[in-house]
Amino acid sequence: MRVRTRFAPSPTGYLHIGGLRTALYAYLWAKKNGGDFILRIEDTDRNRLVEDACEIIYRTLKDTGLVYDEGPDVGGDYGPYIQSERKQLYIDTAKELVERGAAYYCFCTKERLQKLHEDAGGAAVKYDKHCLSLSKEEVERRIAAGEEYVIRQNIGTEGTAEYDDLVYGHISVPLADMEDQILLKSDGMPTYNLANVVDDHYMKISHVIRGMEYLSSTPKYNMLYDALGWERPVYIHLPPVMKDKTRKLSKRYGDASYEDFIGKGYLKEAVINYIALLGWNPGDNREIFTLEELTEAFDLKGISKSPSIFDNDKLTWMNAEYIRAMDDETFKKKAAPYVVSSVGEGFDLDIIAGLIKPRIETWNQIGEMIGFLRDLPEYDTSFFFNKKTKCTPEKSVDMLIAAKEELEKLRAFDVVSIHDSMIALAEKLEVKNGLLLWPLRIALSGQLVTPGGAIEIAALLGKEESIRRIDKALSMLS
RNA sequence: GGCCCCAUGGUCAAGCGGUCAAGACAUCGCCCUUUCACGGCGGUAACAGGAGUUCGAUUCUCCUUGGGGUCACCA
Repeated sequence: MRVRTRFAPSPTGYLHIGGLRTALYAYLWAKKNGGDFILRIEDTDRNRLVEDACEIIYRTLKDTGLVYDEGPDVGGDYGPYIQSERKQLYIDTAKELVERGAAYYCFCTKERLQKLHEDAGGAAVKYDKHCLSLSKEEVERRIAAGEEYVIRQNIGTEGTAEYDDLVYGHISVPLADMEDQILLKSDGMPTYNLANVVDDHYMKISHVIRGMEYLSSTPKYNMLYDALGWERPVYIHLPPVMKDKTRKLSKRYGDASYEDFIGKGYLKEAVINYIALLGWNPGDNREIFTLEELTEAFDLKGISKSPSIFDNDKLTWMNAEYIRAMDDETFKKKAAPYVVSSVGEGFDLDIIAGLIKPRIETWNQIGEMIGFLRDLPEYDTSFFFNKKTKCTPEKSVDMLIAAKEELEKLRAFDVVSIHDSMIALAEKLEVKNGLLLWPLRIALSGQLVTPGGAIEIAALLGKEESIRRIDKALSMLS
C-alpha cells in the first residue's frame, strides 16, 4: 500500500505552530516511506472563512520545505483539494448512507434542539433520535415541501467501538456516549465528520495524522467507513503543543504563528527543527536536524503521548546554534539588512559580522546590540570604575590621553594597526592591557557591555569619530 | 459531570523488572578573556500519592490526585 498522508487545515487565519507540527509529521511520514503528502483545504464552515488564509498556508508550507505533492494550487489526480468544491460528493455519500440505514434525515429545528438542552438543565445532552422514526414517505413529503433538513449519522446505543491508534494504542469508547452527529448541514455542506471520511477515502489517504482531539470521535468515522464498505485508514493521533501546563498553544494567544517567529528573527530551519523535537525524539541524543535528516530519522515509535509545553528558551538556543553554524558569508548576507536598519551604511560589515555572530541568538537582537555605533549613548562616569582592571576615572584620564595620542598618530586605522599600537602603548606605560582598554572601550561605546572590545569598536568608528568620543569622555572626566 | 487519553528535574525528554535514573534547554559556579558573548569544565534539580504483583518496581495492575481532550448545523 502506498503511503499517502495529508495535512487538512481549515483556512481560518495564519498557520500556528501546532498545526505546522502536524503538517511536519505528516510530511515526514509520507516522505520517509516514499509516499505522497497531500494538502487539502477544509473550508466547509462558511462563517469562519478568512481572506488570504489559503495563501498563508501555501506559502508557509513551501517556505518551510514541506512540499506537498498534491493540493489546491498544484493539482493532482484526486482533486479538487478544496472541500467546498466537492460538495456534490458529500451529498451523494450522505444519501448513500441513508440508503444503507447508517444515517437519516432530521428536520428538527435549532429551537427544538435548544429546548432539549434547556430541559436537561444546560447539561450535555445527546440528540434524542427524534427524526429516526420518520417514515420514508413523510421525509419525502417534507423535503418536497421545502423544509430544511440535515442528515445525521445513526449510531447504535449498545456496546463499544474500538480501534487501534499507532501512538495511543487501543482505544475503546462506549456507543452510548456517542451522539447522532450531523453529517450534512442544512446548507448542503458536510461537517468535518462526513467530509474527512469521504475525502480521505477518495484521496486514498493511508495514514490519518491529526491532533488527538479526534481520538474519541474516530470510532464514529470508522462506522462510516464500515457502512460504506470502505477500508479504514491507519490512525496516528498527536498530543497537543501547549503554551503552559494548562493552556494549549493556539491562535488566540497571537504569538504562536509561524510567521510571527520568522518576524521575531528566528530561522525557519530552527523552527522546524525545534517543533520536530516537540513531541517526538529520535531515540538518541541528537538534536540538530535538517529536514532531510528528519525524514530519515523519523519514526512513529518516538512520538510522545503526553502534551509538550513549547519552550521558547530552547528554540532560541537552537536558533543560535543555527546562526553560529552558518558560514561567514551567509551570515553576513543575512545579517546585513538588520545591521543597516540599525546603524545605517558605512560601517565595516565584515567586522560587525565577526563580532555579532557568536553573540546573537535571533536576528532581531542585532539592532539593540550595535546601536551604540551610530549614536553614543548617554553614560555615567562611574562606568570608568572597574574592579578587575583596577580602573578608576582618574586613571582613565591618563589612559585616554595616552591612547588618543597614539591613535592620532596612526595612518592605517584598521584592527591590526590599532591592536599593535595599543599593545605597544600598554607595554610602554607599564600597565596591563585591561587597564588601558577598559576606559577606551567605555569612551568609545558609552556602554558597560559591548560586542567586541575597544580595538574592534575603534576600527568600526574610524579615527575621527573615535577621537571625538575620547574627547567627549575626557571632558566628562575633567 | 459522563466518556476517552496522559503522568520521570522548571522545560523537552531517554528508560520499556535489577541503572549511582541518560542527554539537552534553563539555572548556578569555575576556567578562558581587553567588557559581554562563544567555547571548555563542573554543580543544583525528577520517577505525583497509595495499595498490590514480584526475590526486586520508574518500569506491570488497581485506586486516588493532577492535567489534557471530547460531549456543536467548528474543524
